[in-house]
Amino acid sequence: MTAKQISKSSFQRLPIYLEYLRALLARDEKAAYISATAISNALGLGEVQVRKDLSSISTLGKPKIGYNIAKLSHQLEKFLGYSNVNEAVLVGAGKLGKALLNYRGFAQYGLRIIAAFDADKNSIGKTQEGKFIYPIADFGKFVKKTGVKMGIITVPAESAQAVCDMMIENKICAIWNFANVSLKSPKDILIHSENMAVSLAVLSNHLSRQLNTVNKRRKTWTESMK
Amino acid sequence: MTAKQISKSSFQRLPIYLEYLRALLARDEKAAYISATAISNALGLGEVQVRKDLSSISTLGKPKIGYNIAKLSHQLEKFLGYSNVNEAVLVGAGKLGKALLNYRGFAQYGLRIIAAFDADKNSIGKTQEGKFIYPIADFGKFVKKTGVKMGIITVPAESAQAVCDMMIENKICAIWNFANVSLKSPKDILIHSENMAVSLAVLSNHLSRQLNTVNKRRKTWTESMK
DNA sequence: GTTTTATCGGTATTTTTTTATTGATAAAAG
DNA sequence: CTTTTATCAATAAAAAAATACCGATAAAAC
Repeated sequence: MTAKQISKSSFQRLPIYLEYLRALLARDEKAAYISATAISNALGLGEVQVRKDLSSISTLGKPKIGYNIAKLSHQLEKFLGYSNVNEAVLVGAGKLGKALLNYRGFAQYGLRIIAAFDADKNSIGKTQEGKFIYPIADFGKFVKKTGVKMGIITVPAESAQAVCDMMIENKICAIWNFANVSLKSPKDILIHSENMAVSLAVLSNHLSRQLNTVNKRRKTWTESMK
Repeated sequence: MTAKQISKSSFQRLPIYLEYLRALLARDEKAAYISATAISNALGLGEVQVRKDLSSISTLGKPKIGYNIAKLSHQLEKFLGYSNVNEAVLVGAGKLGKALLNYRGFAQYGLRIIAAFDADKNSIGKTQEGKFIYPIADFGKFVKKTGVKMGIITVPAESAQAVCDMMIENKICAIWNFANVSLKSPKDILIHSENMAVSLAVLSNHLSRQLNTVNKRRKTWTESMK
């Protein structure tokens, strides 16, 4: 049961496959199987790439048939860790924090945000669709009692590192960071930062190139970016 | 002024450098210069990597001194296309749509969301901090008049492709997609999809590995992921 | 003024990732 | 029952990205 070595980039495509398979199941088009070819067409990826990605977590693929959709979904879920519910706590109940707190879609990834914390007294105690917002001072106590391992940071950049440190002190070991800073941490703690700036850069650059430099050169980076 | 060929992954680090430099300027620690070494330490990247990335968009680097922070920021902004304000329209004024619509932080990337559109009559006409939400039927007219080139999709997955098609029909050429589907489009249209699932997968997997398989093997993918 | 030190930027090397090629296999068609 | 077809998985080749190495240079130390 030794999992094949899977590359970072390959790993990051797995949730995309899963999402697609789930959509298929939801539509219930009674087809039980799907080929790597079909997946690659639907998602705009290379056929071989899809097959290689899938072969590293599954052995369901059969020539002329493809993969059993339901089974493959399960394998993906299991591999990605969606099967066991991940509970998380969130710090920073501002606009974004509240939006995440109330977002129901996380359930499908096995994530449940069980509580939020905020420094602002006005936010505290209020319920957002059944979720409680506690004063930040209670963080340690709460985490100790519940044993939560995942933390979500939605505070302004200035306070993000402090919150991060606090989380680590309290044995949180995976952090999802929405603040606009790179956080420092020991390397056994996984920090994953959401980065709007990167996305925006891709779009902005595309636009400004398209508008300004109307094909001065042959192969611009934009083209090379698939 | 022929820009060096810049790789996709290198490009995606540029906004991160810019963010860091801006933070430095904001703190105003009177240091006018910074070395690639210092940047790499702060961001946890390879020293050579930083230097290589920067050298492809700048010639400011001087031995023993480093880069002029302010000038380098400008070069980055210019290259990334933040200098010219990018106007955008948003379709789908649900929770996420409204959150983005009201987010002031976009200004620093040169993005301005000038209007939103929604199919739901109840949302229409309402102002959100000065922004208007129009009926979706007015989309074409609005875009033609203003000449906007960037579209943001924050509708549910089911309607995302339809919205995407509508945008393309109306000459939108860069699309920022927050819906959970991969959109099909001609390849001169840039579609950049935000993907929560990928982020969550990274975190979930880390957690479930950490909890379940307490070092069965030497080199897991988790370690290999930096 | 010479030596040392920090740092840059180019070239070379290694590693990682993607893409192409090929043989095997299971079902369908003849 | 043989041939064709769609597909998988393994290996090989190509491309892209990360890293290591090295000479050059500008400032600081001696």
